[in-house]
Amino acid sequence: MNIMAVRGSALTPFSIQAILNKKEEKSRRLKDLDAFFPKAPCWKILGELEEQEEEEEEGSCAAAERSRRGYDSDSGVSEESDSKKAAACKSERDLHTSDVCAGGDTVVDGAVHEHSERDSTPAKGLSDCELSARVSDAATNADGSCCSDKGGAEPPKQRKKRSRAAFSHAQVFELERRFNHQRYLSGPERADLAASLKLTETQVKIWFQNRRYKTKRRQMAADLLASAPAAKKVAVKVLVRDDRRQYGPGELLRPPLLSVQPPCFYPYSYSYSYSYCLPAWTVSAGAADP
DNA sequence: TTTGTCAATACGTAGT
DNA sequence: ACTACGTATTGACAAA
Repeated sequence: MNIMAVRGSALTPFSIQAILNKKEEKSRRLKDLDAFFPKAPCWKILGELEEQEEEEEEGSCAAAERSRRGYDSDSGVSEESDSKKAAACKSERDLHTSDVCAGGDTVVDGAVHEHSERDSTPAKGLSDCELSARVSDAATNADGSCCSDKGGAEPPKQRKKRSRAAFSHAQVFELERRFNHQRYLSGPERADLAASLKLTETQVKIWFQNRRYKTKRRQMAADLLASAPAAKKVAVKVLVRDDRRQYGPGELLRPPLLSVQPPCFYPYSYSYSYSYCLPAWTVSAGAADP
């Protein structure tokens, strides 16, 4: 439920209706942004993966988990059902594999095992990292250090290679823009944003999660510097909006114009000082990462 | 039990 | 090679 939408009868930028109204506009804007930021989008690889995926049977564990991990961004299947499927598949798979192989990379793992058994040539249409993952997985399987033993003494915790999606500039731009408005997204908001950005809800969720943590870390570091005994004059970034100063770094934790604003959406009773509904702002001169 | 959070960390990638 | 950054994973915790 969108609290912002509930609180006021007025149409907020993130009310359901507003979201619905803006959905098409967002898609158009995203295309425009991609024109400006022609970084190779991650879904190029995903598309190739999906092509390959179509050759495989639908509803497989691998497909479900791939979807959970963002390889099935255009799928109409809800993430919840997929994650449940994936979880079920995982538990089923865990009967056959060690915990070392559990976790986010299990899809690739599953694919690795299937392909390494079925195929003698590397699968085409895979990114370098996935190919390397397959190669390394094959190697680890060869020496028996992973996924080989059922029960008994497990090898020391060994992480596996994973693929790392690189979000396009347009996607990051939209995520940042949204983050500047809201630091917490409700389920529907997240789903909408994910759909408009062609990401999975999980990716959006994790992005916001990491973004909040990053902001907090930087703020703490800034506070640490500010409270250093040997205070010296340094140039500071000042947040501005509409060409007017709003607040500087020292005021960031309690921006006066926001102090009465509760978190846009936060389902729990946490009260973190940085969970404000920030208005759109930009950083002056050199702005860098907010 | 499920789902979401923070916090820490692992790991891939790009820049130097 | 080293470093910084971004994304993913993991674990503990809380709420529904």
